Amino acid sequence: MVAFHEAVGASLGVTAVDQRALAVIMGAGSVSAGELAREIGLTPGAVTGVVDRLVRAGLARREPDLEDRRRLVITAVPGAFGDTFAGLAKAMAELTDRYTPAEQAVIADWVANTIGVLREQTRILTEG
Amino acid sequence: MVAFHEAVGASLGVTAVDQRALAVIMGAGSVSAGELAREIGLTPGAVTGVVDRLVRAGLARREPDLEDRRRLVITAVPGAFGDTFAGLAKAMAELTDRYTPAEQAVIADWVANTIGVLREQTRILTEG
DNA sequence: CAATTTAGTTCAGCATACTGAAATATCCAT
DNA sequence: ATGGATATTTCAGTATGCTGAACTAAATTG
Repeated sequence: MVAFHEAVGASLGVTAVDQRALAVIMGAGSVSAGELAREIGLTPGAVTGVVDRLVRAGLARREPDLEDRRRLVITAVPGAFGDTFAGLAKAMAELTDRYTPAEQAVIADWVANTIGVLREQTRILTEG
Repeated sequence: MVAFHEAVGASLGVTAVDQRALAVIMGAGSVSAGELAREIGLTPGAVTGVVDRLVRAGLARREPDLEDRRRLVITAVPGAFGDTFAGLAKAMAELTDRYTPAEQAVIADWVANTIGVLREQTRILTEG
């Protein structure tokens, strides 16, 4: 999985950090540069570069915030992520089809729990 | 998962590439520096740095090859990996226990297949 | 046993991305 | 209105890790 992400990054010209930033953006719908900086643990200066690379790769958009014109609204470009991961999505869909609905439910449950475990363990490593 | 690996790397002072190298070493049992270079796609010069960092982190050992004294035998330090991932291993074991043996079989099958899909997609991205 | 090949390290040069600080623009409180 | 706070960018300095080439040591070939 890590190797796959590195390959994606290399082919798009974005770093691992950039991809995590994109995940944050997609998870939140949209974020400001400052929020993104706090979320991924970088300085505001570095976030400019992160967003630059995501925009250059066609994965994100930088738009002015109409309510607070100091801010940016950073959003993911709909579909761009899907295009990049189209091969993976297709292969995974085919894989999913091989399982019964009951089995799919078990797998989905396990995946959700595993994500929780990884989040928690990451937190422990990072903070403690 | 990518975030977790980055956190592990940061706490041990090794890069993502180093961790992939360690996976190669553990998978093969032991490798020479040249084999490692080919496997992870780096020049021999860069591999010296990779192995330096893994050794410094206590994750790998560099030993002379008794049969060909130009070569190195690079091995993983037994247990070092386990120690680092002990928290994750424990949490994942607890998670696994929540499922019946039949469910565990389904999950294991899915995980194995998913690894295959990721390998294949990584190959496509890297080569094609 | 000399010449060539192979394994790994070292080192200079280069590219990349981060930090911290200064600059700019905008908002908000008085 | 005006002064201070906030959001983002820019830029110089720094750190890191890679490549490619030169170097050392050891194996292999003729």
